[in-house]
Amino acid sequence: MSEQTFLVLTALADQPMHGYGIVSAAEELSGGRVRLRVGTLYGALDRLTADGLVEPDRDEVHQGRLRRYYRITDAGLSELVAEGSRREATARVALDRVRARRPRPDPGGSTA
Amino acid sequence: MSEQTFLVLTALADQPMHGYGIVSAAEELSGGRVRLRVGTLYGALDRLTADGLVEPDRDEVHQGRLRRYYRITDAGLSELVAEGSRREATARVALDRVRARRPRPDPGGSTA
DNA sequence: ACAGCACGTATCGGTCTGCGATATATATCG
DNA sequence: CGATATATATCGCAGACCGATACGTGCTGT
Repeated sequence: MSEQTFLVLTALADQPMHGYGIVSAAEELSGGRVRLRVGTLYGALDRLTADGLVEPDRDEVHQGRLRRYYRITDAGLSELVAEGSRREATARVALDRVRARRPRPDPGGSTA
Repeated sequence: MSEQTFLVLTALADQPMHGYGIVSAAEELSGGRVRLRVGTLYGALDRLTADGLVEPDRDEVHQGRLRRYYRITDAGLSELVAEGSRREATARVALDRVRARRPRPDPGGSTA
C-alpha cells in the first residue's frame, strides 16, 4: 500500500469524509508534506472500495455543491492498523540500524 | 520511496552487501514479510545509484561466484533517516487516529 | 558421472499506481 | 462579468514492482 493510499485510509479513520476533505486531511496528517492529487485520490478510492476497505457513505449538497462522502469499513480499519504497525516496525528497524552504525574510519584525504 | 527500496537502503546501512545478500537481509529485516525479487532489486539499485544514495563498492569472487558489492553513501544515510522518520511519524498518526475513535454506535439490526 | 538445487548476476515485458492535464459545474468576491 | 475556490470525475503517460527468463558455477546425492 502506497503512502497516498495509506493517508486516504487514515483520513477516513476518524469520520466519513468527502473527496476534497480527504485531500485536506491527508495534507494535514502528513504535516503538509503530501498533497494528494485528485487523480490519485479517485484511483485510490476506487481500489479501496473494490477491496472492501472503504464504502460510499452518503451524498450531501453543501452551498449548492455536491459532496460525496466515503466511510471506512471494519475491514479497512483492521487493514489500517495492520499496515500502520508494519510501517512503524520497518521504520524502527531502519532507524535502529543507522544508529547502530559505528563511526566509520575516515577514508582519508584532505583531512589528513 | 517504496518499502522495497527502503529495505534495500536499510540493508546497506549496516555494511556493504552484494545483491543476494541484500535480498536475504531485506527478508530478515521485514520479519520474513517482504521477499525482494531480483527484478525489483536491480531496478531499485539502479535508481538509488542514479540518485547518489548508493554506489558500487567492490567485486569479489566467493567460491567461484562473482559477488558485486554495493555501499550506502552519506546522502543515502541522510535520506534513510529522513524517510524512516517520516514513515514512523505517519504510522504513529494513523494508529493514534484509530485509537482515538470512540466505539461507534451499533448501526442496529440483528442485535436489536 | 551426472542431475538437481542453491547461489549469483542480469534483462524484459506486463501491470498497477501516482500524477499532471483536462473537463464540467456552482458559489463567491471584486 | 470575469477570476478564484470548491467539488467531482476521466485520460494518458511514466515510474515501480514483479514474474519469467537466461546464463553460469559449485555442491550434494545417487
